[in-house]
Amino acid sequence: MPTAAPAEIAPLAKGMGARGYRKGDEARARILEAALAAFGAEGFKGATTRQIAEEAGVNLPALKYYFGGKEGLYRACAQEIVDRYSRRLLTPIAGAWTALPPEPSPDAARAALKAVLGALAELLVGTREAERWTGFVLREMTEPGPAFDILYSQVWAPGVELVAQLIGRILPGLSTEAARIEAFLLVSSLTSFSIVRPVALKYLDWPDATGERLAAVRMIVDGQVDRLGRG
Amino acid sequence: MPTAAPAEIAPLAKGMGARGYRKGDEARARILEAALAAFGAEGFKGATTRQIAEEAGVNLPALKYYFGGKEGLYRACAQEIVDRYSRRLLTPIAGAWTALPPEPSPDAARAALKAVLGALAELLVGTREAERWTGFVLREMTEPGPAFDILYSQVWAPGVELVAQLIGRILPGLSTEAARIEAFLLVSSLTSFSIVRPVALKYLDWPDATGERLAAVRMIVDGQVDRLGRG
DNA sequence: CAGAAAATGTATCGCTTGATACGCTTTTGA
DNA sequence: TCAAAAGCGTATCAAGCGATACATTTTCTG
Repeated sequence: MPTAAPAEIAPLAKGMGARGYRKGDEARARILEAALAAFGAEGFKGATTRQIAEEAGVNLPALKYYFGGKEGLYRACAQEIVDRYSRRLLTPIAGAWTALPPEPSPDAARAALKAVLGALAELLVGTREAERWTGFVLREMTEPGPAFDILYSQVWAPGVELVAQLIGRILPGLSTEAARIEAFLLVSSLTSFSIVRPVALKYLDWPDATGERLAAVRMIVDGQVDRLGRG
Repeated sequence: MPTAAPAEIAPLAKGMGARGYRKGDEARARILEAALAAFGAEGFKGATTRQIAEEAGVNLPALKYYFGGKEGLYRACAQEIVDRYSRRLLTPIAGAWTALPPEPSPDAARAALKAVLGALAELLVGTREAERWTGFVLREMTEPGPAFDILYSQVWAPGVELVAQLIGRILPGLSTEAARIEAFLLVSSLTSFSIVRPVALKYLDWPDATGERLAAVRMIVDGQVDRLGRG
């Protein structure tokens, strides 16, 4: 059987050992990048496979060839987000977390929380790098689709729960529930900045959110952390 | 010319004076309600006119008959949101605002801010009434469409700016910019609750966000207001 | 109670969508 | 070197989309 279509959906990365991709993996990466932007900006239904293919510089059947179809591509995007998020945030944060003593002092926990939220603000507010996938994640959280479980359990919940844990250390008297609400509101306010960035910039009359403007946001978030126990 | 299509897009409410609608205005209202839910949940592209028509219990051409088409219906939804928002929030709030003395004391401003945020929390967190249109508004803020200007200038900006003004009264020393950032973050955290409600409930393991659970959220928001100047 | 206007219903058009059948070209490994 | 696998391009399909031409029924007015 000469030209039979590939039995498996995609060849995946097979010979990724020695030197670079196997030629087609670069196309695969381009498709993934274009899909991430398209799905993030317009949602699953809104994004079209033709638009993604053109943006990636491939033709339409390539999407089926590499990802099995539109939904497979969507799931692959979710997995890609999990991977990037883990590398960029969770891993360093987990390091800082385990570096804390088992029962850190409130002040140590306060410093750790500032560091975590600072990194989050840096990523969500200061760079546009995260815009692609915050839109993707938010959409999935708003109306759960095929990628909800993986994004919730591996991105959303761990992130908020870490903040809640730190708040719990800062305020040992606070109930777990109250700490979680506080954490939810804190993280939500930062993600909102990324999600509705154009509106935030327009409202604040900012050209961007870098430099001293990012510093202003971080200072206010730090202030909220400072005031956490001082009620 | 007997059966000519209506020259104007829609008859609108014509004989709304004496007693009730002219029969068709009820269909118009049903379509608007269905469209609000559909656009809010799935966006402009995601929602289909057939789905809206079926949900409203009318047939497809009725949408053209009453609203001129899909985009006209979308704009009508935005206008409807502005109207409801004005009635439900802006008007009472503006009343409270003008009832304040020209230079209210920080404590008076603090109480007013608590009242405003409490009403907002009540609406966004405590009821599901707002879910329909928060989704709609957020989508429009995320990727501006035909309804952006009206929603931004008549819903978003006035709401956040009111909070910023109150914060400015509470902390006279604070810069306008800092007050606006603080207000943006404060309001964003509450809107997030409405937007990603299923996720919030799942994370907090809540069946809903009413009663004492709503009270818990309000207490935390009140605490944030209380701590505003105490840094 | 006519007759016009308003409202509803039927049928269909043109277009875009995601998908895929199928053939050609390039890369790979023995 | 040379077949087989991998990658890529062309052409096309069936389904669903928004829109609308047109017939029919209902409602209001004089």
